[in-house]
Amino acid sequence: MNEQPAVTGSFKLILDTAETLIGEKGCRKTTLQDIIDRSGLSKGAIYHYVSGKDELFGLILRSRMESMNASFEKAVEAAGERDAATPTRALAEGLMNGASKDSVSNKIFTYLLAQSDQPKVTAILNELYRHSVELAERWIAIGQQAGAIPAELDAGRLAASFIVFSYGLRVQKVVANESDPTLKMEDIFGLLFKSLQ
Amino acid sequence: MNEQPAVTGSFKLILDTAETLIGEKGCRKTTLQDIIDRSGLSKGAIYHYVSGKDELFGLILRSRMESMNASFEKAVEAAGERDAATPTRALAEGLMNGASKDSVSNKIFTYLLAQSDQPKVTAILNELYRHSVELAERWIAIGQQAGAIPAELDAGRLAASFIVFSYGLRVQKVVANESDPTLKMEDIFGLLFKSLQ
Amino acid sequence: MNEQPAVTGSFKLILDTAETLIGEKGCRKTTLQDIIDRSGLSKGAIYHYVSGKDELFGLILRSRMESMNASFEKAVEAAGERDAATPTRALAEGLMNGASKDSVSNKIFTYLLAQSDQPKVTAILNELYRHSVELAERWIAIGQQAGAIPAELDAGRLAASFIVFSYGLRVQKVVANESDPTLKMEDIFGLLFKSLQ
Amino acid sequence: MNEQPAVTGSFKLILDTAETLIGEKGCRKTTLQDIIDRSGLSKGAIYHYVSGKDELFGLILRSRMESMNASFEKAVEAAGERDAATPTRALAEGLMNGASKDSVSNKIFTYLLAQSDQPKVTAILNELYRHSVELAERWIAIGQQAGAIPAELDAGRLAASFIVFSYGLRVQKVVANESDPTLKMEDIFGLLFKSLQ
DNA sequence: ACCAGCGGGACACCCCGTTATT
DNA sequence: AATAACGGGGTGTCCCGCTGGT
Repeated sequence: MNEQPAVTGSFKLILDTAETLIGEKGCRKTTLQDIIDRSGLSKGAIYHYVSGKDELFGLILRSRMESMNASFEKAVEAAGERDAATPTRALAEGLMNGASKDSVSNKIFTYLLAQSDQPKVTAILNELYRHSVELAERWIAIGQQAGAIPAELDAGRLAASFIVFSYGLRVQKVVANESDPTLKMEDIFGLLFKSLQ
Repeated sequence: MNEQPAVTGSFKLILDTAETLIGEKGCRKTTLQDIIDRSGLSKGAIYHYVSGKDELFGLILRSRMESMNASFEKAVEAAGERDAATPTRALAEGLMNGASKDSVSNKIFTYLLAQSDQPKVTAILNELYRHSVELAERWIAIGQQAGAIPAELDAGRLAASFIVFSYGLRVQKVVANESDPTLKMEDIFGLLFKSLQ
Repeated sequence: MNEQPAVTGSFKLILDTAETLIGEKGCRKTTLQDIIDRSGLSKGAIYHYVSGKDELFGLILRSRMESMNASFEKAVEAAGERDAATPTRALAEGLMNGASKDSVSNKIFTYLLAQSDQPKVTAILNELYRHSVELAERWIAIGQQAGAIPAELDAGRLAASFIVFSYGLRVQKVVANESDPTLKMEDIFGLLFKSLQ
Repeated sequence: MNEQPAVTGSFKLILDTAETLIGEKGCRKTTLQDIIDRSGLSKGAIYHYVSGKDELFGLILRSRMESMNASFEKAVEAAGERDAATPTRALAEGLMNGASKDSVSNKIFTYLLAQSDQPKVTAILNELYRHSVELAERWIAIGQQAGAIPAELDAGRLAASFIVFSYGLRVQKVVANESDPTLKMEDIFGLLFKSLQ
């Protein structure tokens, strides 16, 4: 059932090393040489598994998204039947978490954004985007069944709006410095909720 | 009345050349050598005016923002008294335009985003962010005076929300491919309009 | 009577700024831009007074040598009649002082040494060399008159030997690290004295 | 038995090309581009073997020192038993040869001296210094065994003095022009011989 | 399949010196 | 006397392709 090849051995070492390094010094400053030095592997080994830096980073982002989604989904389902407001809240919280400034995911995301002229990167980003929208749609559907979200709304459009907002927040975390007044959870909630009525 | 120094001569040539090249091949692929070849200037000349590629691109982005703002303001003011809905519509249109996928502004924006680990770039982005928010506040104020936007709303928070949303749209334009169902003008207009009531 | 032009105003500012910077970061790392930034002058101003970085550094070295010599000479003359051994001791001490590792003079000296393929630099160094040998000869002559140095020795050859030694010490200060056992004053004294008998 | 890795192929080509070029145009004027053009290799190849110009030059200097030492040692040993004065003469001749103005070694030496603010260069020079002193000690020991040098002298101090003197001669070769009266072989020989008694 | 190292070339940035101008 | 504009060369870093070994 596993469509992804098992990630083990040297390959996993490469991925983990790169992830650690990105957390330490950012995508740009993480060079292949750094990964080589830290992992003890050679350049040839890396290029045996991935086609280049972009793909390597893309793979890390994808695996992070997947594990993030898995835990999210679990949380939403677990709370689903008991509390009608929870899905919406989980949605909003997920939005904020994903936007965390220092997160490795966000670093990779912004990095790949800048490489989107390369078709390979575009494909990765696109897949990620579609995945996110699908997920949001399922969340919204759960919310609608639970009565927390008006059933007459178009789940697809709403999901797209959510994702757009989450991207916006990611970016804002990067471009706004700490002293700037940041958007509060209530602001987003309010905007979304009003627009939903 | 102009607080910015006049941009003329070689400096303007550098800026314009870079802008054209970015439009043709993107930020990454636009090298200093390209700018040198196309403009006929030398490496020294470029570094006399800007401190590096990042600053150069940042300056282009800023000037584009400013000219966009100027035309906006004019449009909004011209329509202000006659039609209450127009400022909101202008806002929505501006959001869409700024997010246009191939626009040079968007390319530069995503490029700089990926370099935000460098303090210099962070400073540029931060200034740009603050500028944008200020600008949005002024638009909203105009809208409030014209009666199109409820006066009791907090212009600051609203402006921040708009900007976040516009960032999100920018990103979405990059990560979603053409076949994906994108947000329509009506969606944004609706979102804004409803959220303003 | 002053054969050197008075060094005042902007010129002196340039010289002093450069000297300070060399003390702080060394010759190589002291760029013209640093001097420009710190002094507030422009590149043109610097090139109005000196023909380039090398000449600038050469001029600083020369002026430092001159002031060093002046104070030396005074000390030697003052002590000349009273104590027969003093001139020789002053000579040896001067040797050691001139070789002080962090001294700006030594930094400039080694810097210019590396540029000696340029005729202009060679001329500066050569003048400096001749000046040093002359000075040493006069010291030795004083020492011979005072009876501290055997009168039958060739003052010229002896002076050359002294200078060679002082150069060697300068170099040694640079290439030997602190933990290495350094030459003691007595060693040099001993070598020179034995060779003089 | 060789503790140093064998220097062959491209690496040797780089070293030899650089050495030739230094002989032709000096250290400063020998650019990486020159080495690239002459050797037919690329920048990447060069930086694969050495970490930069300084290390490259340092390696050349070291290898020259080593081959110089080898031939020296042979000469000293060969003459050791027959002639008591020969080791001293060999020492003096070595001093003069090493100080030869146009020698590649001297060019590199003065070049590195000027870069001694960089720790990497300091390390190279320091190692070279220690190496030289050790060598001189061994020469002196041989001389003492052969009876040419009084056995009661401290070989360490004497060696340091010799090295300092040889540095001084190197510098003098650079700073004194040809018309200046230079130290003659007899002067040096005399100085050494007298100081040894 | 997995790994290692050599080598190529593009690129950004820095820095010195010259020229036009006032 | 002093400035700003400009030219161009040099270094080091980086990503990646290629060949050969295990």
